[in-house]
Amino acid sequence: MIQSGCSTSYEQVDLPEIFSPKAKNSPEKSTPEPKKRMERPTECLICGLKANGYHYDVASCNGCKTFFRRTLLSEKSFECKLSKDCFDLTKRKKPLKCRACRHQKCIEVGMNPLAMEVDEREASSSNFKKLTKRIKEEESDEECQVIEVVRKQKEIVKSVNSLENRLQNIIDGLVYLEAKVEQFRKCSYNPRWTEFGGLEHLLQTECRISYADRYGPMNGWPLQSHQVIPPPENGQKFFGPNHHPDRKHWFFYNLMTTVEYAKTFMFFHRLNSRDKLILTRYVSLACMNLHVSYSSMVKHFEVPVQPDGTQSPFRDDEHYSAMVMSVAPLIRCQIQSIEYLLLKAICLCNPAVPDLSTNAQEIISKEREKYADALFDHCLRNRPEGPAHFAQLVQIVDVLERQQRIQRDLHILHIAPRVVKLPKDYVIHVIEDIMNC
Amino acid sequence: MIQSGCSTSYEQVDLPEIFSPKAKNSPEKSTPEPKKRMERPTECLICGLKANGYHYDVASCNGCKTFFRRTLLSEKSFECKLSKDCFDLTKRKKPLKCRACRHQKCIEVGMNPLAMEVDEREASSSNFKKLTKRIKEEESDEECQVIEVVRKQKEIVKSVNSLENRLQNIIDGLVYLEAKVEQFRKCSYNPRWTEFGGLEHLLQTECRISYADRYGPMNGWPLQSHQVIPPPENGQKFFGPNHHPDRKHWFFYNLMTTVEYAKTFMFFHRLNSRDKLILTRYVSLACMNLHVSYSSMVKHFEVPVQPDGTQSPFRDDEHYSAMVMSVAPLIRCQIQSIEYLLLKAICLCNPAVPDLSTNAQEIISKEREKYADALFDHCLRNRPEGPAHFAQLVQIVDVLERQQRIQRDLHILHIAPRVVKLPKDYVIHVIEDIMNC
DNA sequence: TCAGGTCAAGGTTATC
DNA sequence: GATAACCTTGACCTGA
Ligand SMILES: [Zn+2]
Ligand SMILES: [Zn+2]
Ligand SMILES: [Zn+2]
Ligand SMILES: [Zn+2]
Repeated sequence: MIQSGCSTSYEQVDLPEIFSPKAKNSPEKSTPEPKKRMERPTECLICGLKANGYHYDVASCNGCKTFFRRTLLSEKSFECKLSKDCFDLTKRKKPLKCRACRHQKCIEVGMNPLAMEVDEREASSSNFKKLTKRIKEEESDEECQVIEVVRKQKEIVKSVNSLENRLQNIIDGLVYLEAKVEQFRKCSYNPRWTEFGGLEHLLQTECRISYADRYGPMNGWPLQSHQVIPPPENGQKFFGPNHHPDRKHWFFYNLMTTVEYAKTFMFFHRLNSRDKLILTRYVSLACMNLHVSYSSMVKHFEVPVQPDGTQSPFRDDEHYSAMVMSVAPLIRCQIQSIEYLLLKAICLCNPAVPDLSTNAQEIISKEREKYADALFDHCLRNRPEGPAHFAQLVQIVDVLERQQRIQRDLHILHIAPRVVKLPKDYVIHVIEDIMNC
Repeated sequence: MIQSGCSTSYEQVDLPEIFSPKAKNSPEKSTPEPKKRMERPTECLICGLKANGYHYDVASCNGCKTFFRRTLLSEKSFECKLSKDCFDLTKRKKPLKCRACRHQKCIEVGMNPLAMEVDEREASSSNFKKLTKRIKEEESDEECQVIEVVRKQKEIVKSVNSLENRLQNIIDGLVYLEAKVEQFRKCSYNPRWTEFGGLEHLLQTECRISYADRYGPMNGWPLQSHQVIPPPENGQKFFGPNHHPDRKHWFFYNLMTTVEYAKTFMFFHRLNSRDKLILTRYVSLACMNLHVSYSSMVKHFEVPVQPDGTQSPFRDDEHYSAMVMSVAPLIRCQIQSIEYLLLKAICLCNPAVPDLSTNAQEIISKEREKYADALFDHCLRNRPEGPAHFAQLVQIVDVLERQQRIQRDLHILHIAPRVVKLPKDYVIHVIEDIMNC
C-alpha cells in the first residue's frame, strides 16, 4: 500500500499496492539526482562554492554553515534589495551578496534547525523561535523584555517587512514541523496498535509529536536487510496483536502521525471536538498519501522506505497505476520541498469536508487561504511560470481527493467485511475509524 | 602433536613440558617506573581539567590529547605571546589559551609521539620527525630550540623518510606473502603425501604458493562439524596411503607450506642448494610452529584450527603444556600481526643453523638484521615500552628453538623407529627429512 | 565527523 | 574625506 508505505495493513489485498521496483523504469523519471549523503560533498548547495562537509544536514561550505547559524540565532530579519533570486544558481554562476536570499536558500535546500544545539537563552530570544515554534496567529506573544524593546525600535522596519516575514514564518513553521514529524516516525515510541484507542481517543490525548524527544530514535534503525522481514505472501503478518517493540505497523503509525500533525496546528484547537473528529477522519488519509508519495519521489521512485528500512513492494500493474495516481503529478511538476509542505497544509485545511459546522468551515477556509497565499507567493518568487505552476500544484489536491476515495471504497468493499469477523483485539481502531467513512 | 597443529602426525605423541608460565618473570625488568598507570587518572597533567584516560602515555583530557596529535602532525610552529608560562599551573589555576605553551607542556609531561599511530605521510611532518628523533636518541635539548631547529632540518627529514619507506615496504611484502600463504593452505591443491618427494625435491621444484590461484579454494571448507572426523584414538588415521582429495594431512601440508614460504624470499635464491636444504630442514619446524600458534591465538582457540575446520584436541595436561609452550608467550606479550610476520621472518633467517657455509651465514645474518631492525622500529612506534617489548618478542625465538628441539627428539625417539618398519609407501618424506635432523 | 567558538580582516555606518 | 565605532564574514580552532 503505497499510501501508507506499508504493504501490510491488515493483509495484502486491502489497498492497492502502488510501488514496485518496476516503477524505476517509468518514462516520467527525469528528476535530477539530489546527491545522497554517501560521498564527501563537493559543492555547497547554497552558494556553489566548495563544501567542506554536511552542516545542519546539508552539503555546505563553512561560510554558509556559519551564516545559517548566525541568522537563525539573531533577531534580525532581512530584505532582498534586488529580485529575490540572488542565490538562484540557475540564473547566475556566483550568488550575489544578499542575506535575505542566502537565508532563504538555506531553508530551501533543507538546512535543519533541529541540528542546532541551542541553549534556552538562545532559543528564546531569537529568530530561532520563528523557525522552530509554530507560527503564532496574528500578533506575536510577549517575549522577553529585551526583545520587546528591540522590536519597538525596529517597528518601522518591521511593518515594511511584515507580509514577507509572515509568509516566511509560515514556511519556517512548516519546515520545523516536518522535521519533528520525521523524528516522531523514527523514534522508539511504538504503542501496541491493537490496544490503541480509536481516532477520538487520539484527538483527546496529548500531542505525541514531542514523544520523539523523550523516546529518542529507535534503536537499530534502519534495519539491516536480513532483518527486514519480507511482507508475507498471505499478508497475515499484522493480523492479530503481534507486536515487536522495534517494528512499526506503518499504515497505523503513518495515519496516527498525520493526526498528530493536524493537532499541532493552532487553528485546529479553535475547532470543537466534533469538527476535529470530522476533519481528521476525512483528511488524514490524503495527507498521509501526499507525505508518502513525496518521500517516494524524493527517493527516486523506488519502493517507499519507512524509517526502519522496510519497503512495500506491490504486485501488479493495477497497483502501479494506483501509485502513479499521486506520485506522477508530483514528479511532473517537479514539486519542491516547500511546495510540498504548503500543499500538505492545504490538504489538511479542507473546508469542503462534509458535515463540518459553519464555524469550522470558516476557520478552515481562512487557514487554507493563508497557505494557498503563501504557496502562490512562493511560486511567484521561485518559479518562472509562477501562476501556472501554482495551478498545477493545486490540481494535485484533486488527485489526492480521488485517490483517497478509491482507497476507502476498496477498504469498505474488501477489508471491512473481513475485519468484522476478526477477534476484537485484532482490530486497529484508528485505521477503521478513518477508512470507513 | 600440538606444534604442528595436528595431533596426528603419525600417531599421537606426548611431548614433555619444559616451559611453564613462570618463565615470564624475567629478572631483567626493574626500571623504576616514574608514574604508575594503575588507577584511572583524575587530572589532566597538561591543563588540569578532568582526564579521561592515558593518551600518548600521559594522563590527559581529550582536548589535550587531540591538541597534541594535531600540533605534532602539523607543519606549524607556535610562539607564545606572553611569558611562556601560560600552562604553568603553579602560577595560575587555569591555563591561558596559548598553543605554544600547551604544546610545550605536552612535551614536558612526557607525551610520547611514538605511541601515535601515524601513517607514512603523517610521519613525514617535521614536528613529528623532530620529536620522535629526539626521544629516540634520548637527547635533552632546550625545548624552545626544538621547534626552531625543526624548520632548518626539513632536508634531513627527507632522507630519514626513505628509511621509513624501506621498513614499510618490508612489512607490506610480508603482509602480502602471508595472505598468499593462507590462500595456499585453503586451496584445493592436495598432493598425495606418500607419493610426494622429500625436502630436496620440494626445493628443486617450482614455487607452489601460486597454485592457490590455479586451484581455487577447497570446495566445502570449512567442513561442517559432523564431517570432521575426530582423530582416531590409535592415531592410525594417516598411517598408510589413504588420501581424500578434500582432506589435508596438516602436519605434512603445513611443513610444505613453510618451505614454500621460504622459497619466496629473495635472499633464499642467493644460497646454494646445500645451504637451502640445510636451512629449511632446520627452520621449517619452528616457523610452522609459530604460524600455527599465532593462528590459534588469533582465533582464541586453545586447540589449533586448520582451514578445513578440523581441530587437534589434546588429551591431557601434558599436551596442554606443550601447546602453551609457544602459544603462551604470544598471548603474554599480546603479539600483533605485523610483529608476528616480522618474527616469522626472523625465525626463517637463522644464521646459527649448523653446517651453513660462511657465505650463507653472512647472507642470512644480514637478512635477519633487516627484519630485526624493522621489528625494533615497529615496536618503538607502536608500543609504549618499545624496546622492552622488542626484547620480549625476540625471546619467543628462543622458545621456538627449544620447542622444535623437543619435537625432533621425540620424533627420533618414538616415531622414527616405527616409521622404519612401515611399508615404504607409508612414509611421508618431507616430514622425515625435516624431523630427523 | 560536525557541532560551537574565536577573531582577524574587511566592510559599513556614524560622526566630525 | 577621515576617523572611529560597529558589523559581517569565514578560516580555523576545539572537543564530543
Ligand atoms: Zn556556501
Ligand atoms: Zn537577494
Ligand atoms: Zn587537558
Ligand atoms: Zn603562552
